[in-house]
Amino acid sequence: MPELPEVEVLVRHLAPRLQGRRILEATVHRARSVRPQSAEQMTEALQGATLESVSRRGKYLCFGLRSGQGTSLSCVGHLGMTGRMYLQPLMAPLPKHAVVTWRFADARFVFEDARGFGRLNLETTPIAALGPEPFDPSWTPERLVERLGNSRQPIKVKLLDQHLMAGVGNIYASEALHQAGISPRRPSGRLGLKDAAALLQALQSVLSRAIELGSRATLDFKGGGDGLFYYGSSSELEGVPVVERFDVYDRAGEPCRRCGAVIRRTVQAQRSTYHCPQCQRR
DNA sequence: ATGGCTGTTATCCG
DNA sequence: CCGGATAACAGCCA
Repeated sequence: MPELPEVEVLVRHLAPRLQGRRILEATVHRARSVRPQSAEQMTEALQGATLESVSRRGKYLCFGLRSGQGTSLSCVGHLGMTGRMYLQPLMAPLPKHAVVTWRFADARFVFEDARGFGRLNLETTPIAALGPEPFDPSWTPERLVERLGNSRQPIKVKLLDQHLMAGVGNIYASEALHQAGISPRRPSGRLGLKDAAALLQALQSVLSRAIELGSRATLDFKGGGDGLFYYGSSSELEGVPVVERFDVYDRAGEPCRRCGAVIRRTVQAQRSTYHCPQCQRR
């Protein structure tokens, strides 16, 4: 579930619930998911710390804390493919794949992750080299073309590169290229200013729509459902059927909503790409 | 039930 | 530097 929009919705959910809370006890249940050093170091550092801020950078969640001794700490989390974060009652049983938990006076914060691709870092190095946010006002068609340089990598694959732009993942890369009318196989360096303008516009449109949709939904942060987002099993969000959230993603064999051509699934860099062969010609 | 698929990214190699 | 392949892993679905 976790590309930029899902992380943004989660951060908006967590921030008011975590801010000001003091961690009475931090527990690392899965040491392999914790960086940069030992589980003991993390639990010791976070013990007694107070949450001051929760924000997002790309697909990362950033926790600003103040230790018991008054020094400031930064914690950076990534959900990987299956990570989830939520608060639950103190008495509730821990999930099978708990990674880290923070006990507060009246609730417990849980980071769980079945596949274990997620991480919790006790410093900010993971976000140091990220590219600009998709909504960064400094993005212009000229800048995008410049950053793409003369790369021959297909644009779909390049959009997944977090050094170019932070937060775009497999779903929204396909969705944005479809909206922009650009073939996922186009070499990045061959996009013109017109393509770049359309792509920036499409990225912002697709991402902001997903944030809006997620913000209106009744979220089920503990999961279940189809595993996509935190949308749980509800089949409708404000009248929008869940299956219609995407125009091309996971719609192979179905008709393009714009032109009716059959959506195709291809594989690029070992990941599924979906596109309309009619609207997105090479 | 077995095999193929899944939202990510760090790292290694040529 | 660039780009491709792989590994890390559990669950779901046909």
